[in-house]
Amino acid sequence: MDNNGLAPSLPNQLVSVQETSMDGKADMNITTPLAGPYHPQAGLLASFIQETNFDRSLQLSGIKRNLTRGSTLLHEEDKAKYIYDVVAGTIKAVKILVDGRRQVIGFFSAGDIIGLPLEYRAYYSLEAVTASTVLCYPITQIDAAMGHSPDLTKLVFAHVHSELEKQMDHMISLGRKRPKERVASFLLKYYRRRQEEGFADGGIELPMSRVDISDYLGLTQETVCRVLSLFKRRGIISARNSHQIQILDLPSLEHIAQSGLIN
Amino acid sequence: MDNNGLAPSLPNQLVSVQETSMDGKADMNITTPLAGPYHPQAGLLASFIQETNFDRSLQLSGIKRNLTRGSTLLHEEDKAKYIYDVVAGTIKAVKILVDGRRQVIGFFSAGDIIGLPLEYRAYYSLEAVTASTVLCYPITQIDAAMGHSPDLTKLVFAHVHSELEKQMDHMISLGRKRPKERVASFLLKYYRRRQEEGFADGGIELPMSRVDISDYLGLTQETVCRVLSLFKRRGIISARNSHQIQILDLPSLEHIAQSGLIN
DNA sequence: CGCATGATTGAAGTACGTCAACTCTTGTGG
DNA sequence: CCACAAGAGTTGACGTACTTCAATCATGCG
Repeated sequence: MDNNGLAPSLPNQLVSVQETSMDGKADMNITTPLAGPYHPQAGLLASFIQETNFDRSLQLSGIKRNLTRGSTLLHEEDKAKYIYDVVAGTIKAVKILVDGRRQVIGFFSAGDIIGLPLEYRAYYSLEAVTASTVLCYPITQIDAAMGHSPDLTKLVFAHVHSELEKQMDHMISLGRKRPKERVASFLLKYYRRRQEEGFADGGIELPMSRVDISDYLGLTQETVCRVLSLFKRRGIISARNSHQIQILDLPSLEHIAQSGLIN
Repeated sequence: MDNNGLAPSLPNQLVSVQETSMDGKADMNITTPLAGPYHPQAGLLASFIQETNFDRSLQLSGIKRNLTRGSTLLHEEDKAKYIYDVVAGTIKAVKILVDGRRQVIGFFSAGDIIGLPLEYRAYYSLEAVTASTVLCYPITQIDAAMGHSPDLTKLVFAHVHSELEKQMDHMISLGRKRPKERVASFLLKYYRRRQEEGFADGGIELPMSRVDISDYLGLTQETVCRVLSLFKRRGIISARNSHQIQILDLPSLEHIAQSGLIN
Protein backbone atom coordinates (compact mmCIF):
# COMPACT_ATOMS: atom_id res chain seq x y z
CA MET A 1 0.00 0.00 0.00
CA ASP A 2 2.31 2.68 1.26
CA ASN A 3 5.55 3.77 -0.19
CA ASN A 4 5.97 5.55 3.10
CA GLY A 5 9.24 7.29 2.67
CA LEU A 6 11.11 4.04 2.59
CA ALA A 7 12.50 4.17 -0.88
CA PRO A 8 13.29 7.67 -1.94
CA SER A 9 16.49 6.20 -3.25
CA LEU A 10 15.55 5.52 -6.84
CA PRO A 11 14.86 8.38 -9.18
CA ASN A 12 11.17 8.41 -9.81
CA GLN A 13 11.33 7.84 -13.49
CA LEU A 14 12.87 4.44 -12.81
CA VAL A 15 9.91 3.22 -10.93
CA SER A 16 6.74 2.28 -12.65
CA VAL A 17 3.84 1.52 -10.35
CA GLN A 18 2.63 -1.52 -12.17
CA GLU A 19 1.35 -4.02 -9.65
CA THR A 20 2.01 -7.71 -10.00
CA SER A 21 1.45 -10.66 -7.71
CA MET A 22 4.58 -12.60 -7.06
CA ASP A 23 3.16 -14.71 -4.32
CA GLY A 24 0.46 -12.34 -3.26
CA LYS A 25 1.99 -11.65 0.10
CA ALA A 26 3.25 -8.13 -0.24
CA ASP A 27 3.07 -5.14 -2.46
CA MET A 28 5.42 -4.63 -5.30
CA ASN A 29 6.41 -2.18 -7.93
CA ILE A 30 8.40 -2.93 -11.03
CA THR A 31 11.25 -0.91 -12.34
CA THR A 32 12.35 -0.77 -15.89
CA PRO A 33 15.82 -2.23 -16.35
CA LEU A 34 18.02 -0.02 -14.25
CA ALA A 35 19.30 3.04 -15.97
CA GLY A 36 19.88 6.68 -15.21
CA PRO A 37 22.30 8.27 -12.76
CA TYR A 38 23.96 6.07 -10.18
CA HIS A 39 22.53 6.34 -6.70
CA PRO A 40 24.37 4.83 -3.75
CA GLN A 41 21.22 3.52 -2.10
CA ALA A 42 19.85 1.77 -5.15
CA GLY A 43 21.26 -1.53 -3.90
CA LEU A 44 24.56 -3.30 -4.33
CA LEU A 45 23.81 -5.16 -7.50
CA ALA A 46 22.36 -2.06 -9.08
CA SER A 47 25.48 -0.16 -8.09
CA PHE A 48 27.61 -2.84 -9.64
CA ILE A 49 25.69 -2.57 -12.85
CA GLN A 50 26.16 1.17 -12.84
CA GLU A 51 29.80 1.18 -11.87
CA THR A 52 31.14 -1.38 -14.28
CA ASN A 53 30.87 -1.50 -17.99
CA PHE A 54 28.31 -4.21 -17.53
CA ASP A 55 26.65 -5.36 -20.70
CA ARG A 56 23.23 -3.75 -20.74
CA SER A 57 22.00 -6.23 -23.29
CA LEU A 58 21.97 -8.86 -20.52
CA GLN A 59 18.82 -7.20 -19.24
CA LEU A 60 19.57 -7.58 -15.57
CA SER A 61 16.59 -5.83 -14.06
CA GLY A 62 15.60 -5.45 -10.45
CA ILE A 63 11.98 -5.58 -9.42
CA LYS A 64 11.38 -3.14 -6.61
CA ARG A 65 9.20 -4.39 -3.85
CA ASN A 66 7.85 -2.73 -0.74
CA LEU A 67 7.15 -4.89 2.26
CA THR A 68 4.99 -4.01 5.21
CA ARG A 69 6.17 -4.86 8.72
CA GLY A 70 5.70 -8.58 9.34
CA SER A 71 5.04 -9.58 5.73
CA THR A 72 6.76 -12.60 4.27
CA LEU A 73 9.05 -12.27 1.28
CA LEU A 74 9.82 -15.96 0.94
CA HIS A 75 8.53 -19.13 2.60
CA GLU A 76 10.87 -21.86 3.74
CA GLU A 77 9.22 -24.46 1.51
CA ASP A 78 9.16 -22.26 -1.60
CA LYS A 79 11.60 -22.34 -4.42
CA ALA A 80 13.92 -19.36 -4.24
CA LYS A 81 13.63 -17.54 -7.53
CA TYR A 82 15.09 -14.16 -6.67
CA ILE A 83 18.17 -12.62 -5.20
CA TYR A 84 17.18 -9.74 -2.97
CA ASP A 85 19.04 -6.51 -2.60
CA VAL A 86 17.89 -4.71 0.53
CA VAL A 87 17.42 -0.98 -0.06
CA ALA A 88 15.66 0.01 3.16
CA GLY A 89 14.32 -1.56 6.32
CA THR A 90 15.32 -4.83 7.98
CA ILE A 91 14.62 -8.39 6.87
CA LYS A 92 15.07 -11.48 9.03
CA ALA A 93 15.84 -15.01 7.86
CA VAL A 94 14.01 -17.56 10.01
CA LYS A 95 13.90 -21.33 10.35
CA ILE A 96 11.02 -22.87 12.27
CA LEU A 97 10.79 -26.29 13.89
CA VAL A 98 7.57 -28.31 13.77
CA ASP A 99 6.75 -27.44 17.38
CA GLY A 100 7.15 -23.73 16.76
CA ARG A 101 10.64 -23.13 18.04
CA ARG A 102 12.36 -20.50 15.94
CA GLN A 103 15.90 -19.82 14.97
CA VAL A 104 16.68 -16.50 13.34
CA ILE A 105 19.57 -17.10 10.96
CA GLY A 106 20.33 -13.48 10.33
CA PHE A 107 19.15 -9.91 9.95
CA PHE A 108 19.63 -8.02 6.71
CA SER A 109 19.40 -4.30 6.15
CA ALA A 110 20.25 -1.69 3.52
CA GLY A 111 23.30 -2.73 1.55
CA ASP A 112 22.88 -6.45 2.20
CA ILE A 113 22.26 -9.04 -0.47
CA ILE A 114 20.11 -12.08 0.30
CA GLY A 115 20.25 -15.26 -1.73
CA LEU A 116 22.45 -17.07 -4.20
CA PRO A 117 22.54 -18.00 -7.85
CA LEU A 118 21.17 -21.34 -9.05
CA GLU A 119 17.50 -21.74 -8.14
CA TYR A 120 17.03 -23.84 -5.07
CA ARG A 121 14.58 -24.79 -2.36
CA ALA A 122 14.76 -22.07 0.21
CA TYR A 123 16.25 -23.13 3.51
CA TYR A 124 14.69 -20.31 5.49
CA SER A 125 11.81 -17.89 5.39
CA LEU A 126 12.34 -14.18 4.88
CA GLU A 127 10.18 -11.79 6.87
CA ALA A 128 10.16 -8.04 7.12
CA VAL A 129 11.11 -6.89 10.63
CA THR A 130 10.19 -3.33 9.70
CA ALA A 131 8.59 -1.91 6.59
CA SER A 132 11.24 -2.55 3.96
CA THR A 133 12.17 -2.13 0.34
CA VAL A 134 14.05 -4.72 -1.66
CA LEU A 135 15.12 -5.08 -5.25
CA CYS A 136 14.41 -8.56 -6.60
CA TYR A 137 16.68 -9.97 -9.29
CA PRO A 138 15.49 -13.19 -10.93
CA ILE A 139 18.07 -15.86 -10.25
CA THR A 140 17.88 -17.10 -13.82
CA GLN A 141 18.98 -13.67 -14.98
CA ILE A 142 21.86 -13.63 -12.51
CA ASP A 143 22.89 -17.12 -13.62
CA ALA A 144 22.92 -16.04 -17.25
CA ALA A 145 24.69 -12.78 -16.49
CA MET A 146 27.42 -14.50 -14.51
CA GLY A 147 28.25 -16.56 -17.58
CA HIS A 148 29.16 -13.34 -19.38
CA SER A 149 30.59 -11.31 -16.54
CA PRO A 150 33.43 -12.74 -14.44
CA ASP A 151 33.26 -9.57 -12.40
CA LEU A 152 29.69 -10.33 -11.40
CA THR A 153 30.74 -13.87 -10.50
CA LYS A 154 33.44 -12.43 -8.28
CA LEU A 155 30.98 -10.06 -6.65
CA VAL A 156 28.67 -12.96 -5.90
CA PHE A 157 31.42 -15.10 -4.41
CA ALA A 158 32.63 -12.22 -2.31
CA HIS A 159 29.08 -12.02 -1.04
CA VAL A 160 29.05 -15.75 -0.32
CA HIS A 161 32.28 -15.45 1.62
CA SER A 162 31.09 -12.60 3.80
CA GLU A 163 27.85 -14.48 4.38
CA LEU A 164 29.65 -17.65 5.40
CA GLU A 165 32.02 -15.79 7.67
CA LYS A 166 29.07 -14.19 9.46
CA GLN A 167 27.45 -17.56 9.91
CA MET A 168 30.61 -19.09 11.34
CA ASP A 169 30.68 -16.34 13.95
CA HIS A 170 27.03 -16.89 14.65
CA MET A 171 27.62 -20.61 15.04
CA ILE A 172 30.40 -20.22 17.57
CA SER A 173 28.16 -17.77 19.39
CA LEU A 174 25.31 -20.28 19.56
CA GLY A 175 27.49 -23.24 20.40
CA ARG A 176 30.10 -21.91 22.73
CA LYS A 177 29.25 -18.52 24.16
CA ARG A 178 27.40 -17.67 27.31
CA PRO A 179 24.29 -15.49 27.16
CA LYS A 180 26.15 -12.38 28.31
CA GLU A 181 28.76 -12.88 25.63
CA ARG A 182 26.13 -13.42 22.97
CA VAL A 183 24.23 -10.27 23.84
CA ALA A 184 27.43 -8.21 24.09
CA SER A 185 28.63 -9.54 20.72
CA PHE A 186 25.27 -8.74 19.23
CA LEU A 187 25.41 -5.14 20.43
CA LEU A 188 28.98 -4.80 19.21
CA LYS A 189 28.05 -6.04 15.77
CA TYR A 190 25.55 -3.24 15.42
CA TYR A 191 28.00 -0.79 16.90
CA ARG A 192 30.66 -1.70 14.34
CA ARG A 193 28.20 -1.49 11.51
CA ARG A 194 27.20 1.94 12.69
CA GLN A 195 30.86 2.90 12.89
CA GLU A 196 31.44 1.82 9.31
CA GLU A 197 28.62 4.12 8.33
CA GLY A 198 30.58 6.95 9.92
CA PHE A 199 28.72 7.36 13.20
CA ALA A 200 31.25 7.22 15.99
CA ASP A 201 28.89 7.99 18.85
CA GLY A 202 27.82 4.86 20.68
CA GLY A 203 24.24 5.05 19.52
CA ILE A 204 22.80 1.98 17.85
CA GLU A 205 19.37 1.05 16.61
CA LEU A 206 17.93 -2.43 17.12
CA PRO A 207 14.88 -2.52 14.87
CA MET A 208 13.83 -6.03 15.88
CA SER A 209 11.87 -7.18 18.93
CA ARG A 210 13.34 -8.88 21.99
CA VAL A 211 11.83 -12.13 20.80
CA ASP A 212 13.62 -11.78 17.48
CA ILE A 213 16.88 -11.11 19.29
CA SER A 214 16.41 -14.12 21.54
CA ASP A 215 15.54 -16.31 18.56
CA TYR A 216 18.69 -15.07 16.89
CA LEU A 217 20.90 -15.66 19.93
CA GLY A 218 19.37 -18.99 20.94
CA LEU A 219 18.08 -17.65 24.26
CA THR A 220 14.72 -16.77 25.79
CA GLN A 221 13.44 -13.23 25.63
CA GLU A 222 13.60 -13.06 29.41
CA THR A 223 17.30 -13.85 29.42
CA VAL A 224 17.98 -11.21 26.77
CA CYS A 225 16.03 -8.70 28.84
CA ARG A 226 17.83 -9.56 32.03
CA VAL A 227 21.24 -9.28 30.42
CA LEU A 228 20.37 -5.91 28.90
CA SER A 229 19.05 -4.75 32.27
CA LEU A 230 22.27 -5.88 33.90
CA PHE A 231 24.30 -3.93 31.34
CA LYS A 232 22.17 -0.87 32.10
CA ARG A 233 22.61 -1.23 35.87
CA ARG A 234 26.37 -1.47 35.37
CA GLY A 235 26.39 1.67 33.25
CA ILE A 236 27.63 -0.16 30.16
CA ILE A 237 24.66 0.85 28.07
CA SER A 238 21.63 3.09 28.35
CA ALA A 239 18.37 2.99 26.44
CA ARG A 240 16.16 5.76 25.17
CA ASN A 241 13.59 3.10 24.39
CA SER A 242 13.78 -0.62 23.76
CA HIS A 243 15.08 -0.10 20.21
CA GLN A 244 17.48 2.79 20.77
CA ILE A 245 20.57 1.76 22.68
CA GLN A 246 23.50 3.93 23.68
CA ILE A 247 26.81 2.25 24.36
CA LEU A 248 28.51 4.01 27.26
CA ASP A 249 31.37 1.68 28.12
CA LEU A 250 32.74 0.10 24.98
CA PRO A 251 35.82 -1.56 26.58
CA SER A 252 33.63 -3.35 29.13
CA LEU A 253 31.29 -4.53 26.42
CA GLU A 254 34.20 -5.85 24.38
CA HIS A 255 35.58 -7.58 27.44
CA ILE A 256 32.25 -9.24 28.18
CA ALA A 257 31.88 -10.29 24.54
CA GLN A 258 35.08 -12.28 24.84
CA SER A 259 35.10 -13.60 28.36
CA GLY A 260 31.49 -13.51 29.49
CA LEU A 261 32.74 -12.12 32.76
CA ILE A 262 31.32 -8.96 34.18
CA ASN A 263 33.08 -7.06 36.95
CA MET B 1 54.57 -41.19 5.46
CA ASP B 2 52.27 -44.10 4.89
CA ASN B 3 49.93 -44.47 2.03
CA ASN B 4 48.34 -47.13 4.19
CA GLY B 5 45.47 -48.29 2.07
CA LEU B 6 43.80 -44.94 2.26
CA ALA B 7 43.91 -44.01 -1.36
CA PRO B 8 43.66 -47.01 -3.58
CA SER B 9 41.23 -44.92 -5.55
CA LEU B 10 43.47 -43.35 -8.10
CA PRO B 11 45.11 -45.51 -10.70
CA ASN B 12 48.76 -45.64 -9.80
CA GLN B 13 50.01 -44.10 -12.95
CA LEU B 14 48.23 -40.89 -12.03
CA VAL B 15 50.16 -40.46 -8.87
CA SER B 16 53.69 -39.31 -8.86
CA VAL B 17 55.39 -39.40 -5.51
CA GLN B 18 57.13 -36.09 -5.78
CA GLU B 19 57.24 -34.48 -2.36
CA THR B 20 56.64 -30.80 -1.86
CA SER B 21 56.13 -28.70 1.23
CA MET B 22 52.94 -26.71 1.18
CA ASP B 23 53.12 -25.63 4.77
CA GLY B 24 55.27 -28.41 6.02
CA LYS B 25 52.56 -29.88 8.20
CA ALA B 26 51.71 -33.07 6.37
CA ASP B 27 52.93 -35.28 3.62
CA MET B 28 51.87 -34.80 0.07
CA ASN B 29 52.07 -36.33 -3.32
CA ILE B 30 51.42 -34.62 -6.60
CA THR B 31 49.41 -36.01 -9.44
CA THR B 32 49.80 -35.09 -13.00
CA PRO B 33 46.76 -33.28 -14.37
CA LEU B 34 44.00 -35.81 -13.99
CA ALA B 35 43.59 -38.16 -16.87
CA GLY B 36 42.94 -41.82 -17.45
CA PRO B 37 39.85 -43.88 -16.71
CA TYR B 38 37.19 -42.37 -14.48
CA HIS B 39 37.13 -43.69 -10.95
CA PRO B 40 34.20 -42.92 -8.66
CA GLN B 41 36.35 -42.36 -5.62
CA ALA B 42 38.75 -39.97 -7.24
CA GLY B 43 36.85 -37.04 -5.78
CA LEU B 44 33.95 -34.98 -6.98
CA LEU B 45 35.84 -32.40 -8.94
CA ALA B 46 37.92 -35.04 -10.61
CA SER B 47 34.74 -36.91 -11.51
CA PHE B 48 33.30 -33.77 -12.98
CA ILE B 49 36.36 -33.26 -15.09
CA GLN B 50 36.09 -36.82 -16.31
CA GLU B 51 32.37 -36.83 -16.93
CA THR B 52 32.00 -33.60 -18.84
CA ASN B 53 33.74 -32.46 -21.96
CA PHE B 54 35.78 -30.19 -19.74
CA ASP B 55 38.49 -28.33 -21.53
CA ARG B 56 41.73 -30.08 -20.67
CA SER B 57 43.72 -27.09 -21.71
CA LEU B 58 42.53 -25.32 -18.56
CA GLN B 59 44.98 -27.50 -16.67
CA LEU B 60 42.83 -28.11 -13.64
CA SER B 61 45.01 -30.43 -11.62
CA GLY B 62 44.50 -31.85 -8.18
CA ILE B 63 47.39 -32.25 -5.79
CA LYS B 64 46.96 -35.39 -3.77
CA ARG B 65 47.79 -35.10 -0.13
CA ASN B 66 47.87 -37.65 2.65
CA LEU B 67 47.21 -36.46 6.16
CA THR B 68 48.07 -38.24 9.35
CA ARG B 69 45.55 -38.30 12.17
CA GLY B 70 45.54 -34.95 13.94
CA SER B 71 47.52 -33.03 11.33
CA THR B 72 46.37 -29.62 10.20
CA LEU B 73 45.48 -28.96 6.58
CA LEU B 74 44.69 -25.28 7.01
CA HIS B 75 45.03 -22.77 9.83
CA GLU B 76 42.30 -20.31 10.66
CA GLU B 77 44.57 -17.32 10.07
CA ASP B 78 45.97 -18.59 6.79
CA LYS B 79 44.86 -17.57 3.37
CA ALA B 80 42.82 -20.34 1.79
CA LYS B 81 44.52 -21.21 -1.47
CA TYR B 82 43.01 -24.59 -2.23
CA ILE B 83 39.68 -26.26 -2.61
CA TYR B 84 39.85 -29.70 -1.07
CA ASP B 85 38.16 -32.78 -2.38
CA VAL B 86 38.07 -35.45 0.32
CA VAL B 87 38.92 -38.88 -1.03
CA ALA B 88 39.30 -40.83 2.20
CA GLY B 89 39.19 -40.28 5.93
CA THR B 90 37.47 -37.56 7.89
CA ILE B 91 38.36 -33.87 8.20
CA LYS B 92 36.92 -31.47 10.76
CA ALA B 93 36.49 -27.71 10.40
CA VAL B 94 37.16 -25.95 13.71
CA LYS B 95 36.92 -22.44 15.07
CA ILE B 96 38.69 -21.65 18.34
CA LEU B 97 38.05 -18.81 20.77
CA VAL B 98 40.91 -17.02 22.52
CA ASP B 99 40.27 -18.89 25.77
CA GLY B 100 40.38 -22.26 24.05
CA ARG B 101 36.70 -23.00 23.60
CA ARG B 102 36.14 -24.85 20.37
CA GLN B 103 33.32 -25.03 17.91
CA VAL B 104 33.46 -27.73 15.28
CA ILE B 105 31.72 -26.32 12.20
CA GLY B 106 31.46 -29.59 10.35
CA PHE B 107 32.90 -32.97 9.51
CA PHE B 108 33.85 -33.86 5.96
CA SER B 109 34.47 -37.29 4.52
CA ALA B 110 34.87 -39.02 1.15
CA GLY B 111 32.82 -37.27 -1.48
CA ASP B 112 32.75 -33.91 0.29
CA ILE B 113 34.25 -30.73 -1.10
CA ILE B 114 35.75 -28.16 1.27
CA GLY B 115 36.26 -24.56 0.32
CA LEU B 116 35.15 -21.99 -2.21
CA PRO B 117 36.48 -20.08 -5.19
CA LEU B 118 38.02 -16.64 -4.75
CA GLU B 119 40.98 -16.76 -2.40
CA TYR B 120 40.05 -15.61 1.06
CA ARG B 121 41.17 -15.59 4.66
CA ALA B 122 40.13 -18.93 6.08
CA TYR B 123 37.40 -18.71 8.66
CA TYR B 124 38.18 -22.05 10.23
CA SER B 125 40.99 -24.53 10.63
CA LEU B 126 40.92 -27.91 8.97
CA GLU B 127 42.25 -30.89 10.89
CA ALA B 128 42.35 -34.57 10.08
CA VAL B 129 40.16 -36.58 12.45
CA THR B 130 41.56 -39.81 11.01
CA ALA B 131 44.31 -40.43 8.52
CA SER B 132 42.91 -38.90 5.35
CA THR B 133 43.50 -38.24 1.71
CA VAL B 134 42.45 -35.08 -0.07
CA LEU B 135 42.89 -33.67 -3.54
CA CYS B 136 43.89 -30.02 -3.47
CA TYR B 137 42.83 -27.77 -6.32
CA PRO B 138 44.39 -24.30 -6.39
CA ILE B 139 41.62 -21.76 -6.09
CA THR B 140 43.17 -19.60 -8.78
CA GLN B 141 42.80 -22.49 -11.20
CA ILE B 142 39.17 -23.01 -10.20
CA ASP B 143 38.50 -19.31 -10.61
CA ALA B 144 39.97 -19.32 -14.07
CA ALA B 145 38.25 -22.54 -15.04
CA MET B 146 34.85 -21.25 -13.94
CA GLY B 147 35.20 -18.39 -16.36
CA HIS B 148 35.26 -20.92 -19.19
CA SER B 149 32.91 -23.56 -17.85
CA PRO B 150 29.40 -22.59 -16.75
CA ASP B 151 28.93 -26.22 -15.76
CA LEU B 152 31.75 -25.97 -13.27
CA THR B 153 30.24 -22.78 -11.91
CA LYS B 154 26.96 -24.61 -11.43
CA LEU B 155 28.70 -27.49 -9.70
CA VAL B 156 30.35 -25.06 -7.32
CA PHE B 157 27.12 -23.26 -6.51
CA ALA B 158 25.33 -26.54 -5.96
CA HIS B 159 28.10 -27.29 -3.49
CA VAL B 160 27.62 -23.92 -1.82
CA HIS B 161 23.91 -24.56 -1.50
CA SER B 162 24.28 -27.97 0.10
CA GLU B 163 26.90 -26.54 2.41
CA LEU B 164 24.68 -23.66 3.48
CA GLU B 165 21.71 -25.93 4.01
CA LYS B 166 23.79 -28.14 6.29
CA GLN B 167 24.90 -25.12 8.26
CA MET B 168 21.33 -23.87 8.67
CA ASP B 169 20.40 -27.21 10.19
CA HIS B 170 23.43 -27.08 12.40
CA MET B 171 22.52 -23.60 13.52
CA ILE B 172 18.99 -24.50 14.52
CA SER B 173 20.45 -27.48 16.34
CA LEU B 174 22.84 -25.28 18.32
CA GLY B 175 20.35 -22.53 18.97
CA ARG B 176 17.10 -24.29 19.61
CA LYS B 177 17.51 -28.00 20.28
CA ARG B 178 18.01 -29.78 23.54
CA PRO B 179 21.03 -32.01 24.05
CA LYS B 180 19.03 -35.19 23.46
CA GLU B 181 17.68 -33.83 20.20
CA ARG B 182 21.12 -32.74 19.10
CA VAL B 183 22.68 -36.12 19.74
CA ALA B 184 19.76 -37.95 18.12
CA SER B 185 19.94 -35.67 15.06
CA PHE B 186 23.66 -36.26 14.87
CA LEU B 187 23.24 -40.02 14.86
CA LEU B 188 20.47 -39.79 12.29
CA LYS B 189 22.64 -37.71 9.99
CA TYR B 190 25.20 -40.47 9.92
CA TYR B 191 22.49 -43.07 9.55
CA ARG B 192 21.05 -41.34 6.49
CA ARG B 193 24.43 -40.92 4.92
CA ARG B 194 25.05 -44.59 5.44
CA GLN B 195 21.68 -45.33 3.89
CA GLU B 196 22.51 -43.28 0.81
CA GLU B 197 25.61 -45.38 0.45
CA GLY B 198 23.34 -48.42 0.29
CA PHE B 199 23.75 -49.82 3.77
CA ALA B 200 20.30 -50.29 5.25
CA ASP B 201 21.38 -51.94 8.49
CA GLY B 202 21.45 -49.52 11.38
CA GLY B 203 25.22 -49.62 11.74
CA ILE B 204 27.04 -46.31 11.70
CA GLU B 205 30.62 -45.29 12.23
CA LEU B 206 31.55 -42.19 14.20
CA PRO B 207 35.24 -41.68 13.46
CA MET B 208 35.61 -38.66 15.74
CA SER B 209 36.15 -38.51 19.50
CA ARG B 210 33.49 -37.64 22.08
CA VAL B 211 35.15 -34.27 22.54
CA ASP B 212 34.86 -33.59 18.82
CA ILE B 213 31.20 -34.52 18.91
CA SER B 214 30.55 -32.29 21.90
CA ASP B 215 32.42 -29.41 20.25
CA TYR B 216 30.27 -29.95 17.19
CA LEU B 217 27.02 -30.08 19.13
CA GLY B 218 27.82 -27.26 21.53
CA LEU B 219 27.76 -29.55 24.58
CA THR B 220 30.26 -31.03 27.02
CA GLN B 221 31.69 -34.45 26.43
CA GLU B 222 30.03 -35.62 29.64
CA THR B 223 26.61 -34.65 28.38
CA VAL B 224 27.20 -36.42 25.06
CA CYS B 225 28.29 -39.52 26.97
CA ARG B 226 25.30 -39.45 29.28
CA VAL B 227 22.86 -39.05 26.42
CA LEU B 228 24.45 -41.92 24.51
CA SER B 229 24.36 -44.05 27.66
CA LEU B 230 20.69 -43.20 28.11
CA PHE B 231 19.97 -44.24 24.54
CA LYS B 232 21.77 -47.51 25.21
CA ARG B 233 19.83 -48.18 28.42
CA ARG B 234 16.58 -47.56 26.54
CA GLY B 235 17.57 -50.00 23.83
CA ILE B 236 17.58 -47.31 21.13
CA ILE B 237 21.19 -47.91 20.19
CA SER B 238 23.96 -50.31 21.05
CA ALA B 239 27.69 -49.90 20.70
CA ARG B 240 30.36 -52.34 19.70
CA ASN B 241 32.90 -49.77 20.78
CA SER B 242 32.82 -46.01 21.18
CA HIS B 243 33.06 -45.45 17.42
CA GLN B 244 30.79 -48.22 16.15
CA ILE B 245 27.12 -47.56 16.86
CA GLN B 246 24.17 -49.73 15.97
CA ILE B 247 20.76 -48.09 15.71
CA LEU B 248 18.16 -50.49 17.09
CA ASP B 249 15.07 -48.30 17.36
CA LEU B 250 14.98 -45.83 14.49
CA PRO B 251 11.45 -44.48 15.13
CA SER B 252 12.33 -43.61 18.71
CA LEU B 253 15.49 -41.88 17.61
CA GLU B 254 13.57 -39.87 15.02
CA HIS B 255 11.01 -38.94 17.64
CA ILE B 256 13.67 -37.77 20.06
CA ALA B 257 15.41 -35.81 17.31
CA GLN B 258 12.25 -33.76 16.83
CA SER B 259 10.75 -33.48 20.28
CA GLY B 260 13.59 -34.08 22.68
CA LEU B 261 11.22 -36.24 24.66
CA ILE B 262 12.13 -39.75 25.61
CA ASN B 263 9.51 -42.20 26.78
C1' DC C 1 -8.56 7.05 26.46
C1' DG C 2 -8.33 2.10 26.52
C1' DC C 3 -6.78 -1.96 24.95
C1' DA C 4 -3.26 -4.98 22.90
C1' DT C 5 1.26 -6.00 22.35
C1' DG C 6 5.80 -5.96 23.82
C1' DA C 7 9.13 -5.46 27.55
C1' DT C 8 10.56 -6.15 32.12
C1' DT C 9 10.97 -8.16 36.65
C1' DG C 10 10.23 -11.87 40.09
C1' DA C 11 10.11 -16.66 42.01
C1' DA C 12 10.96 -21.39 41.53
C1' DG C 13 12.66 -25.59 39.39
C1' DT C 14 15.76 -28.21 36.74
C1' DA C 15 18.74 -29.53 33.14
C1' DC C 16 23.16 -29.00 32.05
C1' DG C 17 27.94 -27.91 33.31
C1' DT C 18 31.77 -28.53 36.51
C1' DC C 19 34.72 -31.18 39.17
C1' DA C 20 36.31 -35.51 40.32
C1' DA C 21 36.90 -40.43 40.40
C1' DC C 22 37.09 -44.40 37.99
C1' DT C 23 37.22 -47.64 33.93
C1' DC C 24 38.25 -49.04 29.51
C1' DT C 25 41.31 -48.82 25.31
C1' DT C 26 45.26 -48.68 22.86
C1' DG C 27 49.80 -48.78 22.01
C1' DT C 28 54.65 -49.33 23.48
C1' DG C 29 58.53 -51.26 25.42
C1' DG C 30 60.61 -54.42 28.50
C1' DC D 1 53.50 -61.73 25.63
C1' DC D 2 52.43 -59.14 29.31
C1' DA D 3 52.83 -54.72 32.08
C1' DC D 4 52.33 -50.33 32.22
C1' DA D 5 51.27 -45.71 30.83
C1' DA D 6 48.61 -42.33 28.58
C1' DG D 7 44.65 -41.11 26.64
C1' DA D 8 39.72 -41.53 25.88
C1' DG D 9 35.38 -42.65 27.69
C1' DT D 10 32.07 -43.14 31.36
C1' DT D 11 29.68 -42.34 35.66
C1' DG D 12 28.64 -39.82 40.01
C1' DA D 13 27.82 -35.77 43.05
C1' DC D 14 26.87 -31.15 43.24
C1' DG D 15 26.00 -26.32 42.16
C1' DT D 16 24.12 -22.85 39.36
C1' DA D 17 22.84 -20.41 35.33
C1' DC D 18 19.34 -20.55 32.54
C1' DT D 19 14.48 -21.67 31.55
C1' DT D 20 9.78 -21.67 32.83
C1' DC D 21 5.79 -19.73 34.66
C1' DA D 22 3.62 -15.73 36.22
C1' DA D 23 2.71 -10.99 37.24
C1' DT D 24 3.49 -6.27 36.36
C1' DC D 25 4.91 -2.45 33.73
C1' DA D 26 5.57 0.35 29.36
C1' DT D 27 4.35 1.63 24.77
C1' DG D 28 1.86 2.64 20.88
C1' DC D 29 -2.11 2.36 18.00
C1' DG D 30 -7.05 2.59 17.10
